[in-house]
Amino acid sequence: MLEHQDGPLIVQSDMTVLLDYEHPMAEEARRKLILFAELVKRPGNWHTYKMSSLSLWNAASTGMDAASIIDSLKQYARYGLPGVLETNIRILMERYGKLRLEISEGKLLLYGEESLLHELAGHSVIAECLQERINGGTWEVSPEHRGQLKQELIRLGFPVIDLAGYHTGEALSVALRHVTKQGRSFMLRDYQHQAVNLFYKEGTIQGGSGVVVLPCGAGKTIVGIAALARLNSATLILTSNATSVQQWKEELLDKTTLLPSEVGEYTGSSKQVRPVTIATYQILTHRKSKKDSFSHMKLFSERDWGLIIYDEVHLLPAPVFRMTADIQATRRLGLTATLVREDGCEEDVFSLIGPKQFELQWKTVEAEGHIASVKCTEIRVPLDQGISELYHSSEKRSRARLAAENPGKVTVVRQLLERHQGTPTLIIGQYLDQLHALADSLAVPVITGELPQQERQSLYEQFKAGDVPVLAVSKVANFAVDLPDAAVAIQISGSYGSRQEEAQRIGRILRPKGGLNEAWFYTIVTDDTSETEYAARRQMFMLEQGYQYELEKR
DNA sequence: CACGACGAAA
DNA sequence: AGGAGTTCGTCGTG
Repeated sequence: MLEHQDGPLIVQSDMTVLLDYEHPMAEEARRKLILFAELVKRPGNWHTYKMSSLSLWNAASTGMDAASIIDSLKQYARYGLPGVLETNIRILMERYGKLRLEISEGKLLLYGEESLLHELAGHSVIAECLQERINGGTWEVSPEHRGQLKQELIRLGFPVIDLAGYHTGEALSVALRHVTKQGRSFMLRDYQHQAVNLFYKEGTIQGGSGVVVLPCGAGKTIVGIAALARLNSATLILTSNATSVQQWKEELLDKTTLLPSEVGEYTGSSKQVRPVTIATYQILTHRKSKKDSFSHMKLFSERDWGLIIYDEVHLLPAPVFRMTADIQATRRLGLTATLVREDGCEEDVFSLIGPKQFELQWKTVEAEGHIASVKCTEIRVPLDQGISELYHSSEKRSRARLAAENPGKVTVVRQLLERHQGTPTLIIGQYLDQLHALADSLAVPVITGELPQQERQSLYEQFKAGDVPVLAVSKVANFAVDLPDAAVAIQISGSYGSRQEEAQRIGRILRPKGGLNEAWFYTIVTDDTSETEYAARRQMFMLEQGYQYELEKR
């Protein structure tokens, strides 16, 4: 492999990699890097990536090996690789595949090297899951502990390849339509087809559980529906909110041969359990009080599901993980646009739902024209003298709010609205006071949680029709699936350092536009305050996806 | 019974 | 660490 003395990467022994973003080869290096490392910091033009056991195992699960990772690093490393790092990568990558779960003669067996198994069995949590030592390299596992075992082993640093297979579940005859109910012709896109194939892994026992990562608007629902049609079995679909439940149902009826009587909604208002059932995470985790049990979890066993689809798997709540640990013999498909969680439960997604099976970079979908190309800009606004003094004399928590609600942001918003006059624009903010004040001074309607659904709908309609060109929205924008698409989004404040929120808000303007297929995202941040740090953290996921934020100062 | 309002939960 | 939002279930009203 060719080595460049002046490459864009500085590779350090603590598993971090610095990427010089100004370097001419930065882009191609980044494309390689994101396959096995995660962006953690971005001070100036140096982006800090970090390899973790999880980022390496996700890479391993999609077929990479230690050699190809080391080659990629060597190819772009400015000063070569520290020897200890090479060894670390090899050790971690070799761990993927050292332990296997398989079924033999009706018994669930854990295979591995004798010394390793001996050591692991010494941990009480592991011992609990193991039944009997068959021989040095084989232990019998109690089937009900299949999930817990995988979860505990990954915590100890040893991922398990689960080849124990799945039960088929109740049969259900379903096919994709070539012409939808609405009369449009319908075909899976290449990447959707590929995603289903990689999830299912025809002819092997390895497929059948894992996560598919596709950007907003790239048709995750279609991937789920195609998986369902491939498996032809009763399916439970879990998703984040009621609107999304309806959308799944509409898509299922529109694009498959399923009959309305075969698709059920399991929500607060209706509790249908049908061959295909769609439920919210909320109802599964709902309890009257803290000491009650999760009575709706019985939905998992109410029917013989052959497939469970976890939509928005990055939002999956902890109690559902616990249930999922118990149903490891059921096929599981996780869908998400951002596999980052803000609660650090990525390991549980990996061990209980499954490893990442397919990921499409946002920029790839953009290049194919399926989503708009977004120009991101961070605009720094100074804090007025008076407020600045107040800021410096305040407690840390009131500071964040002072910076976020900087009245100087209004002028910038006004300028941006002029710049993009005639283009549908969303103004998105975190604080109701701020939104109302801004909307008043700009004479723009506001949508917050207080506004009744009917009035929201009516504003959405007017926005779609172009009668209302600018709409101010609160955090409802994070959840509302039916919020119309826009071409410009102006973020005036957001919740701390949430990478997901940033991605979601940008997702609002991704739907393909005619013509140049362009969209604009502006994030307005108060200069010289902690808000700049939060803004930087928020941008991490988008930067990882290859987006760049231009910086404007006022 | 259909609905809207309200409090609790995560 | 905190603000805002959603959902579920219950209870009251027409």
